[in-house]
Amino acid sequence: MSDSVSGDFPPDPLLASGAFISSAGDGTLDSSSKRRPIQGGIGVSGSGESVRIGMANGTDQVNPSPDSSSHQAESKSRKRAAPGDNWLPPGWRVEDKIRTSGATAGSVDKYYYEPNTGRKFRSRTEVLYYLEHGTSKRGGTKKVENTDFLSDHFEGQGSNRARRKAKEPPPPPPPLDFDFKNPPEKVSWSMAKAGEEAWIPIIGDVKVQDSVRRDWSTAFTFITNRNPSKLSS
DNA sequence: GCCACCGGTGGC
DNA sequence: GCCACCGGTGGC
Repeated sequence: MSDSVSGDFPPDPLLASGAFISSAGDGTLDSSSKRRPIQGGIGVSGSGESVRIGMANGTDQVNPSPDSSSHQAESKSRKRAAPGDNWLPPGWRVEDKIRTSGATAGSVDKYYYEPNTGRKFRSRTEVLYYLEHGTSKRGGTKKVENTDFLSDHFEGQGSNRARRKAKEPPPPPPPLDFDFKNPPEKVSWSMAKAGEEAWIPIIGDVKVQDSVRRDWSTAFTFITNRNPSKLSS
């Protein structure tokens, strides 16, 4: 019963091994008009900051240790739960920020950035919470209403409730509009420019809209986060 | 009011 | 002792 998510999903072509969506809507491409690219407000001149991008199965950045730490990863709640960024959904950026002053200078804080909206999170916990609820935690244990992100009705995205305040006017973030039951049967991917992450999905002869592609990315992110084990093999 | 940063605590 | 997380504060 609790497997409703994985159980309801028919085999999705997007989930086939080797096929994943690279969310090109993030900061890597400056195509996005207004993305705030991490303002280096600290005194150090760009030193001590490394940014990486989470990928599902890319190269060798995942699992740096040659050992086989397949299982026995996370069972408790905190701490050594994530040795690497394996838990990070594709497209998310990780930023290691080194403290430059104070008693804890030299300490490293990790920040996570959501690919579509650029929202910032301070911990893995916050990221997971966001992926589950589609919103940031705020106010604590107060008014916990609506968790209709992808839990119940996928196609009923009629209610476009305004979350948070009104940080971003136009871009519709969490409300996912992806028909899990009727995914496109065939999608062709065309590379716009060689050497760049600009792949354009095409169904038939029609170019898929960027917003749609973004929804795919969101759907993929959600699923991979919910069923990471399914991706193992 | 919002955001970024630092301090301090709790769990391994 | 180390590491990750979260609270709170100061600055903009």
